[in-house]
Amino acid sequence: MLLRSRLVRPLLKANVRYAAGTEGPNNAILEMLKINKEEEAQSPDKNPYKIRAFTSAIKVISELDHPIQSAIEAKALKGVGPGILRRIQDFFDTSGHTPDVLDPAAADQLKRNRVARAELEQVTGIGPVKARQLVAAGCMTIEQLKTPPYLEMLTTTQQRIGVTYFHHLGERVSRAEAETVAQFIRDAIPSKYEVIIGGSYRRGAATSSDIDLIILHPDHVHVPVPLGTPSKVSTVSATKRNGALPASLLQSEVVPALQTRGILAAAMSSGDLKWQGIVLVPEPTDDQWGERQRRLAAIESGQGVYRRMDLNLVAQKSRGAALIALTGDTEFNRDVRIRASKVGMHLNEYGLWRWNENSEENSEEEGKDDSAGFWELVRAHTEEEVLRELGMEYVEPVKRNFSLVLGKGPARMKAKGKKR
DNA sequence: GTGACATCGCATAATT
DNA sequence: AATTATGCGA
DNA sequence: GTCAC
Repeated sequence: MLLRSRLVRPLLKANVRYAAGTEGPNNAILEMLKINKEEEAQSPDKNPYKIRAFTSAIKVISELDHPIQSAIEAKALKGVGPGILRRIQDFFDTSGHTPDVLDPAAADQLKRNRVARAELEQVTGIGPVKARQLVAAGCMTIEQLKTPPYLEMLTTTQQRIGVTYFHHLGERVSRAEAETVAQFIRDAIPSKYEVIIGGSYRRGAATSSDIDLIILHPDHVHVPVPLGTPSKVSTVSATKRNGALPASLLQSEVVPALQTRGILAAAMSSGDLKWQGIVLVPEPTDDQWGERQRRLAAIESGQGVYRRMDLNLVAQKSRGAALIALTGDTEFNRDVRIRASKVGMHLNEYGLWRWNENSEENSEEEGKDDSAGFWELVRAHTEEEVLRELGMEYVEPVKRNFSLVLGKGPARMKAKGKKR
């Protein structure tokens, strides 16, 4: 009897007693901040950076695993400054909200939950939100993730694949593996395609977390123009703004060819410009690639070496900008893009853009059209062009490993990227 | 105190 | 059904 | 609104 009840209700109920229908220990505060954020978002003269600041504070507080005891405690978090402090202070004062006090046992449980969340977040597709849900439901290890009822909580294909291939994805990708895959793909698709290995491989790393491929074809010429204005470039994705275009070469030719050849093990996402998923690293046999049937059978049974791979279809015109964006590293990209915005331009993976104001007359003639100008592509074809336009000397890919340099130096601890 | 704040693709959930 | 927001990754 | 300077 006692044994049975323990099996059915494992020890965790005590720590998931946050108010029903909520998911975190600071839900009341978060709701309050979300209202503040929404007010700013609705304001006619809204400050996008202020909205972002609210978002950032909400995020960092939502990741806390315990109730905030005092406004001062929150102030210590990165992203919480005087403004949020004041709001939390007011909230405590006016709402009569009294934070729960933790006893040692509860504190211990919270610590275990924190460890569990960190473990679950190692699975690609599981971030802070999903990890919290899982731990709240009682899932404490990746092993448990593979069993009901937790497996059913993994709703996205990305999460399912992340669990299935977790062991493989923990392995680093060697340069040889990246080269093998890239060469196989070159052999599998028409010779008009050009395949470049980007990412940390191109920066000279001995091993990488994934295989990042840049694919060019003379017939793929689509270069989307940024939406919005310099002060607020829209984040609407290209798929939205493009509406219905003919299926891209990636979807009509590249992906099908690779499927046929039996190296695509699973697709996490697959669009007109980008494919993300798992590749089976093919084994060269003598001077030829092994049997396609053998690979398909291997994928079926989970045998072989699997790695994360990204395919990016890029227009020739965007080659330079795309190489910069897809080579990284993150800190280098941030630095270059900041330089662009400092001189009133916009850099994305499609190119370096300049904003042209419409003249008064133009605006008048357009009638009620309040669009104040248009984006003009300045440079994009080569990395050197783009960097030169920004007043920079060319930087060898191998010298773009800013994260390492800045990581151990003073200041500049801004990186909010993930460990993976 | 003041100037600067990365950008985007895709999948899914939520909302209208 | 269509649009918008969120989550996540890079 | 927050942070680095």
